[in-house]
Amino acid sequence: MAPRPGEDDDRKGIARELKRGSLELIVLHLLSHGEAYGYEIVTALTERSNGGLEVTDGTLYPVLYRLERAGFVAVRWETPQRGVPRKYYRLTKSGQAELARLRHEWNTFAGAMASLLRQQPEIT
Amino acid sequence: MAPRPGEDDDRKGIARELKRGSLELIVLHLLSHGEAYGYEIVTALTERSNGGLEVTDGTLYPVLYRLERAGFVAVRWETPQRGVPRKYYRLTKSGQAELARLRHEWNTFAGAMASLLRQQPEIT
DNA sequence: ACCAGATATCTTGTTACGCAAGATATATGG
DNA sequence: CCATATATCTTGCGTAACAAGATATCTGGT
Repeated sequence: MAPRPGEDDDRKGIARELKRGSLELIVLHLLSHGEAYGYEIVTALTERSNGGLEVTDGTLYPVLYRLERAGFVAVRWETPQRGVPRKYYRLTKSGQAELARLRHEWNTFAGAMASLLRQQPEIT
Repeated sequence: MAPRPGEDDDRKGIARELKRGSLELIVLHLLSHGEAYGYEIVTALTERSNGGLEVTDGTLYPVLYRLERAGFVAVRWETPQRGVPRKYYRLTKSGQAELARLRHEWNTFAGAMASLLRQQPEIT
């Protein structure tokens, strides 16, 4: 994928760090409805999250590899008459369980953050 | 600080990764009401977040150092007649600005996650 | 016919950060 | 007098996001 044109790379920000640990949840969620191939996921995330959850292919492919290696997704190659071969991923049974687990962990974490940021920080 | 006794270290989970990038926000938020020292923050987080945002001292001190080095917090040593010397941290002006920025970035990210997880993942 | 660009995958190296583990020092209670 | 609580700091490990580069196929324009 071509790197985004000039746009605003001013802040390398903490967005990169925030994504840590949430990407697997994101990918598993996206696969929970049906199969998809890597490049498709990259473009879908770029378009559908308004830049909030953008991912480069150099980031996504290792994620998919990790998920496959862990048995959470299964793979199918498809080589159409015309076009580049695509590698389709789909959730496995244990992938669905993992999705539920990650979803729960995310909710716990995000809930704790929300709760903390809401209260007046009276440390003492 | 002594490492927690046996308890449940079964899942090293993704909690570690999720904390990435959010710790600075957490600390700046905790300091936004008044000053505090490191050990105090560690125990406060352990008690007040029900394990959701626990942090060890080996994690927190480098965070504080980073924040100090960036000029977001200022430091004051206090050596009471009795007791171990304490290093008190307080927000600076630019620390307040940074807090606002991080808060905004967190809201954007958490919002994008919530939005994504809410929708049916119709990739195509 | 050719070449730029889109489509599609994979790999290597860099960087940053959370954390375990260990070190140090002072006060307190049995 | 010694274990425990309080308080700080440091080193090394593992991991994951990403930039950058490589490769290959198809499409569109001139």
